[in-house]
Amino acid sequence: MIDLKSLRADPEQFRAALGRKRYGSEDLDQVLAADASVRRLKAELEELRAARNAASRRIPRTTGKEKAEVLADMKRVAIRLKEAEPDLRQQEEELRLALLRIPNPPHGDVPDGVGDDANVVLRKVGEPRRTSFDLLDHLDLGEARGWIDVKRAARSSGSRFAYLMGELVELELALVRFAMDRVIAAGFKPVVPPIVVREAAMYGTGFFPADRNEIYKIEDEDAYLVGTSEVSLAALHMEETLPESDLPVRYAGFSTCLRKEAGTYGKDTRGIFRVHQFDKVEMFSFCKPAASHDEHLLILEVEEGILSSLEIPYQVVHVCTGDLGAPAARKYDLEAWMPGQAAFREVTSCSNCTDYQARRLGARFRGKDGTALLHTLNGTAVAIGRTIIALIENHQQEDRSVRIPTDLRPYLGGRQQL
RNA sequence: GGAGGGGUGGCCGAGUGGUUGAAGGCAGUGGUCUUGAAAACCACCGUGCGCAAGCACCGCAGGUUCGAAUCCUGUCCCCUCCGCCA
Repeated sequence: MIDLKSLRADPEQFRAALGRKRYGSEDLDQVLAADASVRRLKAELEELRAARNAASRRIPRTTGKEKAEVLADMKRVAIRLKEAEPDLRQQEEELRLALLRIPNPPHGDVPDGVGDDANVVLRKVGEPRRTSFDLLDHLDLGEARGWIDVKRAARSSGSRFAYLMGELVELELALVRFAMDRVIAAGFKPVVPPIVVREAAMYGTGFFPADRNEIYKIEDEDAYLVGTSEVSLAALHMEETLPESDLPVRYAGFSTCLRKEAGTYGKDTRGIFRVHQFDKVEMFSFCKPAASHDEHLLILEVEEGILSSLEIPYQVVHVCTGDLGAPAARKYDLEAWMPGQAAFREVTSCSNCTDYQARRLGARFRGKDGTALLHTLNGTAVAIGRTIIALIENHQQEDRSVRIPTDLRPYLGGRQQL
């Protein structure tokens, strides 16, 4: 959520910034109008309440005629309050809903653009391998090795599901443990969070209302399945005020992620690149506002370290305004080279959400000069499906075995290949 | 799932429908005293909105009333017992 006071002070700045995010200004206009009318009505009601409070203090000490008069006056005040309060509630609700729709303005240095084609490559690390034989893509290789079964998954569960089997499961567990060790070393506390959350957590993180169509809901309950543990990690400190001395607070969540992938029909349909269910180790930080950019770079560094250790060629991308999503002010993606697609594709991502989620969540810290909103950041340590694709495509050998990168071998009992 | 009990400030804990934003204690901050510390004593000590006056907040949301922490309804959470269960 954006800061209403700042919006009021300088609406044009917000209009321009959100325009860069390809966001129209109708909601801004609605917020400004609703805000003005809420403030007007609120002033009137607060005056009435002040009069009532004053009378309330007097009533017990008055008697007879005077008391009757005050009671009659207050009766009228009560009637006016009773008729106006629902109006105020409704106006405040309209204001709140409009405010919740407004995305976080992008940071000034974020490249302009509509879609991911406008993202800016900051650097490339590693070289795609040249081979004397043809590389199979992850699905052909996975099926040949008995590692991936999407056909039976379609029968049991629908499209965009997969059975991961055999050594690929060992690889998943190794990747999880490997990534966990890395993030623990960077100061993140491991967490296995709930993957079911209330609606409030979805609103708090900014997934609602913007991405509601992406989220699975449990029927007849206030219960939603997270598309990333970011949601439950962020919600860990909702409505809390953390002591400044605890900051930064860093968590690494390991969880299954569930996404409806609505509106992606026909896109990335092959294999396990885009599926409804995958496991992920996710970093999440709560920090002081002044520290959030450094924290962002730290998360990026951890992500790059992991991909480097896995010996996967990648590029770092500065995500453009149109591709940021609602909560992020700045975002970097890591795109791994995927020989099967002959393209760099997103495997991890890290965002600085500034105070946008914190304001919605009510996540603050207490410093010397009182309380203030925290900044929140998130980043992928390892997203299993896509990392597996990158690993088995980049490291496959002519005999269809897969070389295990050195740094990962300790997590696979010292094996050098699968 | 069934039957009970309970949610008050950082913590513990009072609270009769009316100067209660809320007694008291602990913790914390500042001070007096002390060579220093402890103890003792004094003062301060919740959050949000607002320039301010002020308004709101006793899990949350409604309701009754001139007036609600206090009465009513719903809801969330916690505890105990029974059932079920990895």
